Amino acid sequence: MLTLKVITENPDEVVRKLAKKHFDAKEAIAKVLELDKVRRSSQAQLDAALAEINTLSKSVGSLMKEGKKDEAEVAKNKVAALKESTKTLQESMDKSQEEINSILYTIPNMPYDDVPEGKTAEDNVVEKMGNDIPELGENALPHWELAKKYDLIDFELGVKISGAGFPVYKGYGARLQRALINFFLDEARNAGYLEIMPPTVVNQASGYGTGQLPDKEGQMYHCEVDDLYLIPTAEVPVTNIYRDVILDEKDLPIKNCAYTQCFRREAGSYGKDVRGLNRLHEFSKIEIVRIDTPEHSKESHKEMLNHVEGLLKKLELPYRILHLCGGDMSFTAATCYDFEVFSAAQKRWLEVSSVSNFDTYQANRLKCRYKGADKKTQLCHTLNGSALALPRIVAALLENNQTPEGIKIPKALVPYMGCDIIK
RNA sequence: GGAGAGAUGCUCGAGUGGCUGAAGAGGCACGCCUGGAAAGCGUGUGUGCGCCCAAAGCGUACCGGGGGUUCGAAUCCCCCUCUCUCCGCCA
Repeated sequence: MLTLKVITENPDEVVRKLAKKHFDAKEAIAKVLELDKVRRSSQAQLDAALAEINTLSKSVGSLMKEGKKDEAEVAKNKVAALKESTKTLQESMDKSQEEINSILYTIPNMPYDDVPEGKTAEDNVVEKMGNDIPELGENALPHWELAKKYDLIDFELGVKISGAGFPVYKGYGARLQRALINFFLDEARNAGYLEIMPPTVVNQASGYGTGQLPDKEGQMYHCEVDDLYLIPTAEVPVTNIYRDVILDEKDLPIKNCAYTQCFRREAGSYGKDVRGLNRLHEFSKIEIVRIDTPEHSKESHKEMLNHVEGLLKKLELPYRILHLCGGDMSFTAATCYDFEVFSAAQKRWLEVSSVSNFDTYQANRLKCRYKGADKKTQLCHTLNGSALALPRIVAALLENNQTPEGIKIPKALVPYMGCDIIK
Protein backbone atom coordinates (compact mmCIF):
# COMPACT_ATOMS: atom_id res chain seq x y z
CA MET A 1 0.00 0.00 0.00
CA LEU A 2 0.99 3.59 -0.53
CA THR A 3 2.13 5.45 2.55
CA LEU A 4 -0.20 7.94 4.13
CA LYS A 5 2.68 10.36 4.10
CA VAL A 6 3.10 10.41 0.33
CA ILE A 7 -0.63 10.91 -0.09
CA THR A 8 -1.01 13.73 2.39
CA GLU A 9 2.10 15.50 1.18
CA ASN A 10 1.59 15.23 -2.58
CA PRO A 11 -2.02 14.29 -3.26
CA ASP A 12 -2.09 15.80 -6.73
CA GLU A 13 1.07 14.06 -7.80
CA VAL A 14 -0.30 10.72 -6.63
CA VAL A 15 -3.47 11.21 -8.65
CA ARG A 16 -1.45 12.23 -11.69
CA LYS A 17 0.87 9.24 -11.48
CA LEU A 18 -1.92 6.76 -10.96
CA ALA A 19 -3.60 8.01 -14.10
CA LYS A 20 -0.92 6.12 -16.01
CA LYS A 21 -2.32 2.94 -14.54
CA HIS A 22 -5.74 4.10 -15.69
CA PHE A 23 -6.79 4.35 -12.12
CA ASP A 24 -8.81 7.38 -11.10
CA ALA A 25 -7.66 8.03 -7.57
CA LYS A 26 -9.17 11.45 -7.15
CA GLU A 27 -12.08 10.47 -4.94
CA ALA A 28 -10.18 7.93 -2.91
CA ILE A 29 -7.40 10.39 -2.18
CA ALA A 30 -9.82 13.13 -1.21
CA LYS A 31 -11.54 10.75 1.15
CA VAL A 32 -8.23 9.72 2.68
CA LEU A 33 -7.24 13.33 3.25
CA GLU A 34 -10.54 14.03 4.91
CA LEU A 35 -10.35 10.97 7.15
CA ASP A 36 -6.80 11.80 8.03
CA LYS A 37 -7.91 15.19 9.30
CA VAL A 38 -10.50 13.54 11.50
CA ARG A 39 -7.96 11.07 12.73
CA ARG A 40 -5.43 13.75 13.63
CA SER A 41 -7.81 15.96 15.49
CA SER A 42 -9.26 12.98 17.33
CA GLN A 43 -5.82 11.94 18.38
CA ALA A 44 -4.84 15.43 19.51
CA GLN A 45 -7.89 15.59 21.74
CA LEU A 46 -7.49 12.03 22.90
CA ASP A 47 -3.85 12.49 23.83
CA ALA A 48 -4.68 15.59 25.82
CA ALA A 49 -7.42 13.79 27.72
CA LEU A 50 -5.21 10.81 28.40
CA ALA A 51 -2.44 13.08 29.61
CA GLU A 52 -4.81 14.62 32.11
CA ILE A 53 -6.04 11.23 33.24
CA ASN A 54 -2.48 10.12 33.81
CA THR A 55 -1.66 13.19 35.86
CA LEU A 56 -4.80 12.92 37.94
CA SER A 57 -4.34 9.24 38.55
CA LYS A 58 -0.86 9.83 39.82
CA SER A 59 -2.10 12.53 42.15
CA VAL A 60 -4.66 10.14 43.65
CA GLY A 61 -1.92 7.99 45.10
CA SER A 62 -0.10 10.82 46.84
CA LEU A 63 -3.32 12.45 48.04
CA MET A 64 -4.36 9.21 49.67
CA LYS A 65 -1.02 8.95 51.39
CA GLU A 66 -1.40 12.43 52.78
CA GLY A 67 -4.82 11.49 54.03
CA LYS A 68 -6.61 13.98 51.76
CA LYS A 69 -9.41 11.64 50.97
CA ASP A 70 -11.84 14.24 49.72
CA GLU A 71 -9.41 15.67 47.21
CA ALA A 72 -8.66 12.19 46.02
CA GLU A 73 -12.33 11.58 45.48
CA VAL A 74 -12.59 14.73 43.40
CA ALA A 75 -9.72 13.58 41.22
CA LYS A 76 -11.33 10.17 40.83
CA ASN A 77 -14.55 11.70 39.63
CA LYS A 78 -12.73 13.92 37.18
CA VAL A 79 -10.99 10.90 35.69
CA ALA A 80 -14.27 9.06 35.37
CA ALA A 81 -15.71 11.96 33.40
CA LEU A 82 -12.66 12.25 31.17
CA LYS A 83 -12.74 8.55 30.52
CA GLU A 84 -16.14 8.85 28.94
CA SER A 85 -14.82 11.35 26.44
CA THR A 86 -11.81 9.20 25.57
CA LYS A 87 -14.09 6.40 24.51
CA THR A 88 -15.73 8.32 21.71
CA LEU A 89 -12.44 9.91 20.68
CA GLN A 90 -10.77 6.53 20.55
CA GLU A 91 -13.60 5.15 18.47
CA SER A 92 -13.48 8.01 16.05
CA MET A 93 -9.74 7.62 15.70
CA ASP A 94 -9.85 3.87 15.19
CA LYS A 95 -12.68 4.11 12.76
CA SER A 96 -11.02 6.71 10.57
CA GLN A 97 -7.75 4.79 10.65
CA GLU A 98 -9.55 1.64 9.62
CA GLU A 99 -11.33 3.39 6.79
CA ILE A 100 -8.08 4.94 5.63
CA ASN A 101 -6.46 1.55 5.51
CA SER A 102 -9.27 -0.08 3.64
CA ILE A 103 -9.08 2.68 1.04
CA LEU A 104 -5.31 2.42 0.84
CA TYR A 105 -5.64 -1.28 0.04
CA THR A 106 -7.66 -0.40 -3.04
CA ILE A 107 -5.14 2.10 -4.42
CA PRO A 108 -2.49 0.56 -6.67
CA ASN A 109 1.17 1.44 -6.66
CA MET A 110 2.34 4.48 -8.59
CA PRO A 111 4.23 3.65 -11.77
CA TYR A 112 7.66 5.20 -12.27
CA ASP A 113 7.97 8.01 -14.75
CA ASP A 114 9.74 5.88 -17.34
CA VAL A 115 6.88 3.35 -17.49
CA PRO A 116 5.37 3.49 -20.98
CA GLU A 117 1.88 4.88 -21.46
CA GLY A 118 -0.70 2.37 -22.55
CA LYS A 119 -3.73 0.40 -21.67
CA THR A 120 -3.28 -3.24 -22.63
CA ALA A 121 -0.62 -5.81 -23.44
CA GLU A 122 -0.64 -4.41 -27.00
CA ASP A 123 0.95 -1.25 -25.68
CA ASN A 124 3.89 -2.90 -23.99
CA VAL A 125 7.22 -1.76 -25.34
CA VAL A 126 9.64 -4.31 -26.73
CA GLU A 127 12.95 -3.26 -25.28
CA LYS A 128 15.09 -5.98 -26.73
CA MET A 129 15.07 -9.18 -28.73
CA GLY A 130 17.65 -11.92 -28.41
CA ASN A 131 18.63 -15.21 -30.08
CA ASP A 132 17.21 -16.25 -33.44
CA ILE A 133 13.86 -17.85 -34.01
CA PRO A 134 14.51 -21.29 -35.54
CA GLU A 135 12.99 -22.42 -38.83
CA LEU A 136 11.19 -25.63 -38.01
CA GLY A 137 9.34 -26.43 -41.19
CA GLU A 138 5.85 -27.74 -41.71
CA ASN A 139 5.89 -30.83 -39.52
CA ALA A 140 6.94 -29.16 -36.32
CA LEU A 141 5.08 -30.56 -33.34
CA PRO A 142 3.76 -28.61 -30.37
CA HIS A 143 5.34 -29.54 -27.07
CA TRP A 144 2.40 -31.60 -25.84
CA GLU A 145 2.86 -33.94 -28.78
CA LEU A 146 6.60 -34.03 -28.37
CA ALA A 147 6.10 -34.82 -24.70
CA LYS A 148 4.03 -37.80 -25.72
CA LYS A 149 6.32 -38.89 -28.52
CA TYR A 150 9.36 -39.06 -26.25
CA ASP A 151 7.35 -40.06 -23.18
CA LEU A 152 8.46 -37.06 -21.15
CA ILE A 153 5.23 -35.72 -19.71
CA ASP A 154 1.94 -37.53 -19.12
CA PHE A 155 -0.91 -35.07 -18.89
CA GLU A 156 -3.66 -37.72 -18.72
CA LEU A 157 -1.98 -39.45 -15.83
CA GLY A 158 -1.92 -36.14 -13.99
CA VAL A 159 -5.65 -35.82 -14.55
CA LYS A 160 -6.14 -39.25 -13.02
CA ILE A 161 -4.08 -38.47 -9.94
CA SER A 162 -4.98 -34.84 -9.35
CA GLY A 163 -6.77 -33.12 -12.20
CA ALA A 164 -6.08 -31.03 -15.26
CA GLY A 165 -3.04 -28.81 -14.92
CA PHE A 166 -1.04 -31.27 -12.82
CA PRO A 167 1.24 -33.03 -15.28
CA VAL A 168 3.34 -36.06 -14.46
CA TYR A 169 6.94 -35.77 -15.65
CA LYS A 170 8.67 -39.02 -16.50
CA GLY A 171 12.17 -40.16 -17.33
CA TYR A 172 14.04 -37.48 -19.23
CA GLY A 173 11.07 -35.22 -18.70
CA ALA A 174 11.51 -35.43 -14.95
CA ARG A 175 15.24 -35.16 -15.33
CA LEU A 176 14.87 -32.03 -17.41
CA GLN A 177 12.93 -30.48 -14.53
CA ARG A 178 15.66 -31.28 -12.08
CA ALA A 179 18.33 -30.10 -14.52
CA LEU A 180 16.65 -26.74 -14.98
CA ILE A 181 16.08 -26.27 -11.26
CA ASN A 182 19.72 -26.97 -10.50
CA PHE A 183 20.94 -24.85 -13.38
CA PHE A 184 18.85 -21.87 -12.30
CA LEU A 185 19.83 -22.20 -8.65
CA ASP A 186 23.51 -22.49 -9.51
CA GLU A 187 23.32 -19.43 -11.73
CA ALA A 188 21.62 -17.48 -8.97
CA ARG A 189 24.17 -18.57 -6.41
CA ASN A 190 26.98 -17.53 -8.73
CA ALA A 191 25.32 -14.14 -8.99
CA GLY A 192 25.46 -13.76 -5.22
CA TYR A 193 22.00 -14.87 -4.20
CA LEU A 194 21.52 -16.77 -0.98
CA GLU A 195 19.62 -19.98 -1.54
CA ILE A 196 16.52 -20.36 0.60
CA MET A 197 14.23 -23.34 0.88
CA PRO A 198 11.05 -21.96 2.40
CA PRO A 199 7.76 -23.62 3.31
CA THR A 200 5.33 -23.93 0.42
CA VAL A 201 2.37 -23.39 2.71
CA VAL A 202 1.87 -20.06 4.46
CA ASN A 203 -0.42 -18.45 7.00
CA GLN A 204 -2.79 -15.57 6.47
CA ALA A 205 -0.43 -12.92 7.77
CA SER A 206 2.08 -13.82 5.07
CA GLY A 207 -0.61 -13.70 2.41
CA TYR A 208 -1.46 -10.17 3.49
CA GLY A 209 2.19 -9.22 3.76
CA THR A 210 2.90 -9.64 0.07
CA GLY A 211 -0.55 -8.61 -1.07
CA GLN A 212 -2.05 -11.90 -2.27
CA LEU A 213 -4.70 -11.36 0.35
CA PRO A 214 -7.29 -10.08 0.42
CA ASP A 215 -7.71 -9.33 -3.29
CA LYS A 216 -6.42 -12.55 -4.86
CA GLU A 217 -7.88 -14.90 -2.31
CA GLY A 218 -9.59 -17.01 -4.99
CA GLN A 219 -6.32 -17.61 -6.82
CA MET A 220 -4.70 -19.52 -3.99
CA TYR A 221 -5.42 -23.00 -2.76
CA HIS A 222 -6.63 -22.77 0.80
CA CYS A 223 -6.39 -25.52 3.42
CA GLU A 224 -9.36 -24.47 5.47
CA VAL A 225 -8.93 -26.79 8.43
CA ASP A 226 -5.63 -25.19 9.30
CA ASP A 227 -6.26 -21.87 7.57
CA LEU A 228 -3.11 -22.16 5.47
CA TYR A 229 -2.50 -21.26 1.85
CA LEU A 230 -0.45 -23.01 -0.82
CA ILE A 231 1.97 -20.47 -2.19
CA PRO A 232 1.47 -19.16 -5.73
CA THR A 233 5.14 -18.13 -5.82
CA ALA A 234 8.21 -18.29 -3.59
CA GLU A 235 7.95 -14.51 -3.38
CA VAL A 236 5.42 -15.00 -0.60
CA PRO A 237 7.45 -16.95 1.96
CA VAL A 238 10.80 -15.44 1.01
CA THR A 239 9.65 -11.82 1.16
CA ASN A 240 7.78 -12.47 4.39
CA ILE A 241 11.06 -13.40 6.03
CA TYR A 242 11.46 -9.64 6.26
CA ARG A 243 8.00 -8.84 7.57
CA ASP A 244 8.19 -6.63 10.67
CA VAL A 245 11.93 -6.45 10.42
CA ILE A 246 14.28 -3.49 10.67
CA LEU A 247 17.38 -4.25 8.65
CA ASP A 248 20.80 -2.71 8.92
CA GLU A 249 21.67 -0.66 5.86
CA LYS A 250 25.03 -2.37 5.56
CA ASP A 251 23.28 -5.70 4.98
CA LEU A 252 21.52 -4.32 1.90
CA PRO A 253 20.88 -5.29 -0.76
CA ILE A 254 19.61 -8.61 0.47
CA LYS A 255 19.66 -11.11 -2.35
CA ASN A 256 17.73 -14.33 -1.91
CA CYS A 257 16.75 -17.04 -4.34
CA ALA A 258 14.48 -19.99 -3.86
CA TYR A 259 13.15 -22.91 -5.80
CA THR A 260 9.63 -23.96 -4.88
CA GLN A 261 6.63 -25.59 -6.37
CA CYS A 262 3.98 -22.96 -7.10
CA PHE A 263 0.26 -23.52 -6.88
CA ARG A 264 -2.34 -21.50 -8.72
CA ARG A 265 -6.03 -22.18 -9.02
CA GLU A 266 -6.21 -20.24 -12.29
CA ALA A 267 -9.94 -19.97 -11.87
CA GLY A 268 -11.56 -18.95 -15.11
CA SER A 269 -8.78 -20.07 -17.45
CA TYR A 270 -9.66 -22.33 -20.34
CA GLY A 271 -9.14 -22.92 -24.05
CA LYS A 272 -6.11 -23.45 -26.21
CA ASP A 273 -4.03 -20.96 -24.27
CA VAL A 274 -3.91 -23.39 -21.41
CA ARG A 275 -3.01 -26.40 -23.51
CA GLY A 276 -0.04 -28.51 -22.45
CA LEU A 277 2.42 -26.63 -20.29
CA ASN A 278 1.12 -23.17 -21.07
CA ARG A 279 -0.83 -22.82 -17.86
CA LEU A 280 -0.66 -25.20 -14.90
CA HIS A 281 -2.01 -25.47 -11.38
CA GLU A 282 1.31 -26.68 -10.06
CA PHE A 283 4.70 -25.85 -11.47
CA SER A 284 8.31 -25.30 -10.49
CA LYS A 285 9.84 -21.89 -10.32
CA ILE A 286 13.04 -20.31 -9.14
CA GLU A 287 12.46 -16.84 -7.76
CA ILE A 288 14.95 -14.11 -7.01
CA VAL A 289 14.08 -11.57 -4.34
CA ARG A 290 15.88 -8.43 -3.32
CA ILE A 291 15.44 -5.99 -0.47
CA ASP A 292 17.26 -2.77 -1.08
CA THR A 293 17.61 0.92 -0.27
CA PRO A 294 15.61 3.44 -2.29
CA GLU A 295 18.84 4.84 -3.69
CA HIS A 296 20.11 1.54 -5.01
CA SER A 297 16.95 -0.29 -6.02
CA LYS A 298 17.00 0.80 -9.65
CA GLU A 299 20.51 -0.54 -9.97
CA SER A 300 19.36 -3.78 -8.37
CA HIS A 301 16.50 -4.01 -10.81
CA LYS A 302 18.90 -3.69 -13.74
CA GLU A 303 21.11 -6.41 -12.32
CA MET A 304 18.13 -8.69 -11.99
CA LEU A 305 17.11 -8.04 -15.58
CA ASN A 306 20.62 -8.83 -16.74
CA HIS A 307 20.62 -12.00 -14.70
CA VAL A 308 17.40 -13.27 -16.25
CA GLU A 309 18.52 -12.31 -19.72
CA GLY A 310 21.74 -14.21 -19.12
CA LEU A 311 19.76 -17.36 -18.36
CA LEU A 312 17.83 -17.14 -21.60
CA LYS A 313 21.02 -16.55 -23.56
CA LYS A 314 22.58 -19.65 -22.06
CA LEU A 315 19.48 -21.67 -22.84
CA GLU A 316 19.74 -20.37 -26.43
CA LEU A 317 16.06 -19.58 -26.53
CA PRO A 318 14.69 -16.73 -28.66
CA TYR A 319 13.45 -14.13 -26.22
CA ARG A 320 12.18 -10.62 -25.98
CA ILE A 321 12.03 -8.20 -23.11
CA LEU A 322 8.95 -6.07 -22.67
CA HIS A 323 8.64 -2.97 -20.58
CA LEU A 324 5.07 -3.23 -19.39
CA CYS A 325 2.86 -0.23 -19.95
CA GLY A 326 0.95 1.40 -17.11
CA GLY A 327 -2.29 -0.37 -17.93
CA ASP A 328 -0.80 -3.86 -18.12
CA MET A 329 1.27 -3.68 -14.96
CA SER A 330 0.28 -5.47 -11.83
CA PHE A 331 -1.46 -3.65 -9.03
CA THR A 332 1.60 -3.61 -6.81
CA ALA A 333 4.47 -2.91 -9.22
CA ALA A 334 6.14 0.44 -9.79
CA THR A 335 7.87 -0.87 -12.88
CA CYS A 336 7.96 -4.28 -14.46
CA TYR A 337 9.70 -6.05 -17.33
CA ASP A 338 8.39 -9.28 -18.76
CA PHE A 339 10.56 -11.86 -20.45
CA GLU A 340 8.98 -13.98 -23.14
CA VAL A 341 10.38 -16.90 -25.08
CA PHE A 342 9.21 -17.84 -28.54
CA SER A 343 7.48 -21.15 -28.80
CA ALA A 344 8.28 -22.01 -32.38
CA ALA A 345 5.65 -24.67 -33.01
CA GLN A 346 2.83 -22.78 -31.31
CA LYS A 347 4.17 -19.65 -32.99
CA ARG A 348 3.58 -17.51 -29.97
CA TRP A 349 5.46 -15.75 -27.23
CA LEU A 350 5.22 -17.26 -23.77
CA GLU A 351 5.86 -15.25 -20.63
CA VAL A 352 8.53 -16.89 -18.49
CA SER A 353 9.47 -14.12 -16.10
CA SER A 354 8.30 -10.82 -14.64
CA VAL A 355 10.90 -8.74 -12.92
CA SER A 356 9.39 -5.98 -10.83
CA ASN A 357 10.39 -3.21 -8.51
CA PHE A 358 7.69 -2.52 -5.94
CA ASP A 359 9.35 0.56 -4.53
CA THR A 360 8.06 0.92 -0.95
CA TYR A 361 4.58 -0.33 -1.79
CA GLN A 362 5.08 -3.88 -0.57
CA ALA A 363 7.50 -2.89 2.20
CA ASN A 364 4.91 -0.57 3.68
CA ARG A 365 2.47 -3.39 4.09
CA LEU A 366 5.20 -5.74 5.27
CA LYS A 367 6.70 -3.16 7.60
CA CYS A 368 10.10 -3.97 6.20
CA ARG A 369 12.42 -1.13 7.10
CA TYR A 370 16.08 -0.38 7.42
CA LYS A 371 18.23 1.85 9.53
CA GLY A 372 21.18 3.65 8.05
CA ALA A 373 24.18 5.46 9.42
CA ASP A 374 21.97 8.47 10.13
CA LYS A 375 19.93 6.28 12.55
CA LYS A 376 16.79 7.05 10.62
CA THR A 377 14.39 4.22 10.04
CA GLN A 378 12.76 4.10 6.63
CA LEU A 379 11.01 1.73 4.30
CA CYS A 380 13.00 -0.58 2.06
CA HIS A 381 12.35 -1.22 -1.58
CA THR A 382 11.44 -4.77 -2.54
CA LEU A 383 12.03 -6.41 -5.89
CA ASN A 384 11.47 -9.81 -7.30
CA GLY A 385 11.49 -11.80 -10.47
CA SER A 386 11.28 -15.31 -11.83
CA ALA A 387 14.60 -16.81 -12.75
CA LEU A 388 12.87 -18.76 -14.12
CA ALA A 389 9.53 -20.53 -14.25
CA LEU A 390 9.98 -23.98 -15.76
CA PRO A 391 6.93 -25.07 -17.76
CA ARG A 392 7.03 -22.57 -20.58
CA ILE A 393 10.81 -22.87 -20.77
CA VAL A 394 10.33 -26.59 -21.23
CA ALA A 395 7.65 -25.98 -23.85
CA ALA A 396 9.96 -23.73 -25.82
CA LEU A 397 12.97 -26.01 -25.39
CA LEU A 398 11.10 -29.01 -26.68
CA GLU A 399 9.56 -27.21 -29.63
CA ASN A 400 12.50 -25.11 -30.72
CA ASN A 401 15.06 -27.87 -30.40
CA GLN A 402 13.17 -30.68 -32.11
CA THR A 403 15.13 -32.42 -34.87
CA PRO A 404 14.58 -35.63 -36.78
CA GLU A 405 17.15 -37.22 -34.46
CA GLY A 406 15.54 -36.05 -31.22
CA ILE A 407 15.44 -33.04 -28.97
CA LYS A 408 18.74 -31.25 -28.63
CA ILE A 409 19.79 -30.08 -25.21
CA PRO A 410 21.44 -26.64 -25.01
CA LYS A 411 25.10 -26.75 -24.04
CA ALA A 412 24.58 -25.11 -20.66
CA LEU A 413 22.18 -27.85 -19.63
CA VAL A 414 24.17 -30.85 -20.87
CA PRO A 415 26.11 -31.32 -17.62
CA TYR A 416 22.86 -31.25 -15.70
CA MET A 417 21.07 -33.61 -18.10
CA GLY A 418 23.90 -36.01 -18.62
CA CYS A 419 23.13 -36.13 -22.34
CA ASP A 420 22.99 -33.75 -25.28
CA ILE A 421 19.92 -35.13 -26.97
CA ILE A 422 16.64 -36.74 -25.94
CA LYS A 423 15.80 -39.60 -28.26
C1' G B 1 -4.33 -36.32 20.24
C1' G B 2 -3.45 -36.22 26.24
C1' A B 3 -0.85 -33.57 30.47
C1' G B 4 2.02 -29.50 32.19
C1' A B 5 4.99 -24.86 31.73
C1' G B 6 5.62 -20.35 29.51
C1' A B 7 5.30 -15.67 26.11
C1' U B 8 8.82 -8.77 28.82
C1' G B 9 13.50 -4.45 24.75
C1' C B 10 18.91 -6.82 19.84
C1' U B 11 19.71 -11.24 23.51
C1' C B 12 19.33 -13.29 28.45
C1' G B 13 16.46 -11.90 32.45
C1' A B 14 14.07 -9.10 36.95
C1' G B 15 9.53 -7.32 37.86
C1' U B 16 2.27 -9.55 41.72
C1' G B 17 -1.27 -2.61 41.22
C1' G B 18 1.20 3.87 41.30
C1' C B 19 8.07 6.14 41.92
C1' U B 20 8.41 0.85 35.33
C1' G B 21 9.34 2.39 28.61
C1' A B 22 10.59 -1.03 32.09
C1' A B 23 16.18 -3.25 37.12
C1' G B 24 20.54 -6.12 36.11
C1' A B 25 23.72 -8.53 32.67
C1' G B 26 25.35 -9.36 27.75
C1' G B 27 25.70 -7.42 22.90
C1' C B 28 26.28 -3.23 19.84
C1' A B 29 27.75 2.11 18.86
C1' C B 30 30.53 6.34 20.23
C1' G B 31 34.25 8.56 23.48
C1' C B 32 38.53 8.25 26.98
C1' C B 33 42.80 5.34 27.90
C1' U B 34 46.85 2.62 24.36
C1' G B 35 52.29 2.63 19.72
C1' G B 36 48.11 -0.71 18.36
C1' A B 37 44.76 -4.02 20.58
C1' A B 38 42.59 -6.32 24.90
C1' A B 39 41.10 -5.02 29.63
C1' G B 40 39.18 -0.84 32.14
C1' C B 41 36.20 3.63 32.50
C1' G B 42 32.26 6.89 30.60
C1' U B 43 28.02 7.82 27.43
C1' G B 44 24.33 6.05 24.42
C1' U B 45 21.20 2.12 22.55
C1' G B 46 12.93 0.28 20.68
C1' U B 47 8.60 1.22 17.65
C1' G B 48 3.97 3.62 15.97
C1' C B 49 1.11 7.94 16.08
C1' G B 50 0.32 13.15 17.17
C1' C B 51 2.03 18.29 18.27
C1' C B 52 2.60 22.54 10.47
C1' C B 53 7.18 19.69 7.68
C1' A B 54 12.45 18.44 9.52
C1' A B 55 15.58 18.50 14.03
C1' A B 56 15.21 19.14 19.17
C1' G B 57 11.61 18.75 22.58
C1' C B 58 6.89 17.32 24.39
C1' G B 59 2.45 14.19 24.57
C1' U B 60 0.36 9.41 23.79
C1' A B 61 0.20 4.16 22.91
C1' C B 62 2.81 -0.43 23.00
C1' C B 63 5.80 -5.94 28.14
C1' G B 64 2.26 -12.44 22.49
C1' G B 65 -3.14 -10.67 20.57
C1' G B 66 -8.14 -9.10 22.12
C1' G B 67 -11.51 -7.74 26.03
C1' G B 68 -12.51 -6.60 31.35
C1' U B 69 -11.73 -4.85 36.70
C1' U B 70 -9.51 -0.16 38.84
C1' C B 71 -8.70 6.75 39.98
C1' G B 72 -4.29 3.90 38.12
C1' A B 73 -2.30 -2.65 35.05
C1' A B 74 3.69 -5.67 32.39
C1' U B 75 1.56 -6.89 37.27
C1' C B 76 -5.46 -8.96 38.83
C1' C B 77 -9.69 -11.54 35.76
C1' C B 78 -11.67 -13.73 30.96
C1' C B 79 -10.97 -15.35 25.83
C1' C B 80 -7.62 -16.43 21.76
C1' U B 81 -2.91 -17.50 19.50
C1' C B 82 1.82 -19.29 19.66
C1' U B 83 6.20 -21.68 21.86
C1' C B 84 8.51 -25.29 25.01
C1' U B 85 8.64 -30.07 27.99
C1' C B 86 6.68 -35.06 28.81
C1' C B 87 3.44 -39.07 26.77
C1' G B 88 1.16 -41.16 22.22
C1' C B 89 1.61 -41.47 16.77
C1' C B 90 5.08 -40.91 12.84
C1' A B 91 8.55 -39.51 7.42
